[in-house]
Amino acid sequence: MGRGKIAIRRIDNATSRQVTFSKRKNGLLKKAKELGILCDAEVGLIIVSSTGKLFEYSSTSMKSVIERYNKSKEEHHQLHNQASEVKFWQREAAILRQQLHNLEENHRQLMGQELYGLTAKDLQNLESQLEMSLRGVRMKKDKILTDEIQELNRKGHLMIQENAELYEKVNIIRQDNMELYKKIYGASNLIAISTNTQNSYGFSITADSYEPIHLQLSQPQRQSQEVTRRATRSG
Amino acid sequence: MGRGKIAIRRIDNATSRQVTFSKRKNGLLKKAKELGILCDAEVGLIIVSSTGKLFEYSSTSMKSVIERYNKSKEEHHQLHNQASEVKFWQREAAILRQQLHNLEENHRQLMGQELYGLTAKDLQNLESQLEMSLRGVRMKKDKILTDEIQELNRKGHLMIQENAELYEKVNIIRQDNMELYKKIYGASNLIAISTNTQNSYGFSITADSYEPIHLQLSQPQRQSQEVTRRATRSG
DNA sequence: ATCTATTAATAAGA
DNA sequence: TTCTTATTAATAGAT
Repeated sequence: MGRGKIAIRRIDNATSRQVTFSKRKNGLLKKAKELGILCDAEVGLIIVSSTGKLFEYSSTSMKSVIERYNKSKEEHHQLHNQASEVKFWQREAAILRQQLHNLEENHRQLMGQELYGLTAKDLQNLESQLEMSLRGVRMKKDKILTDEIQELNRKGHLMIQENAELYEKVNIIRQDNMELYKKIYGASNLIAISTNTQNSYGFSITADSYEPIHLQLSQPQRQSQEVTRRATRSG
Repeated sequence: MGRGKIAIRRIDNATSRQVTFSKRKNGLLKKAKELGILCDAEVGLIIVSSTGKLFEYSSTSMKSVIERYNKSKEEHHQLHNQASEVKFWQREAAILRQQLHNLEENHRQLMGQELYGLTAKDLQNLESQLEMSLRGVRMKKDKILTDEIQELNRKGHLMIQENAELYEKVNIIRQDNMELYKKIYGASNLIAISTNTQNSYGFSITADSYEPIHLQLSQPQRQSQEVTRRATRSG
């Protein structure tokens, strides 16, 4: 009863599941109220969301509904005696253990183990399921890798820009230096000295040109290498 | 949602009230189930009809839902003061529930669902696991199919043999028949009669030759068809 | 119970 | 969460 029909199985998408929970919870509470009113019935409804949030409705009081339930089940008096309380939790543990066991078996089959006793049809279904899972996982993995590559490219471009800006700054300092040398030693010695100057940045600055660092990213996939060469302006 | 709409107030007519109770009770139980399944929620529903009849639904067990309700309402402080055996089993149940939860999560990932939050490395491992599982499942499936084919071939050969033996027997009977006809009618009428004889086995026997049934197995895979033709010996 | 005309619930999309 | 709207589901009334 919506834009399309949905199969009654756990909704995979967490957001959809939450939205559907909210809607259907309200619907269920409403219908529980209506049943109580229309038909003069005693109704108790407890809903615990997957996030542990509790919702409830009771036509009278939850306590009285539960008491009535327990009385009807003739187990109320026993629950408050310790021995049966222990029994209750033992049973609870047994049920959970059984569920765990079942799930483990299922799990092992998904892991390709313990395939004894399965028919060709069962195995066909299992194979289809695994193929579907594999497609999903690969899709997700590809997306992550693609995103990572994009992010690396973005960072790479930023570094190239930063690099370029640093070179401009170096250029300016170099010009300043040249001016200072000119003032101290005069124009005659200028060329010989500046040609061999090593600056504190660890790369040499020559009079007419210098090589920028070649930026190259290490990337998980083949990728067009980003190499920038900036023409050096003479001082 | 019916032929007309009704006000949400106690239905006066007792029969209508009973009928509506029955219908809506089913609807409510169904929707409670759906909510539990669709949204992974814990649901407990108790309905007591005006005649005192009890109906219930719980996604896990009513006791556990009520326990959870009570715990959530913090009306069960006293229960925590009880003997340590109860505490032990409660812890046991909690641990099992946690294990179940973990396994469920793992299981869903193996099913290719809920891959959010996994790294490329995680997904790579998952993919390898699924590939391995798939190989195992396919191997097992192929073995089953191969075995089935072998078994069918074996049966087929047995049938071919049996067929051959039956033809031999038929041949012998046919020869006996010919002898009898010869004794009764003399050699002059022999050819004309035996040419058109229909025996009780449902296939005709002619004087000089007859066609054996062509044995052909229906098999799950394409397979060289086993067809046997035996040269018929003249009587 | 079963059948349908009608209303109600709700899935999907903003 | 809340609104809208196209569709499906529930069910009121009748048989």
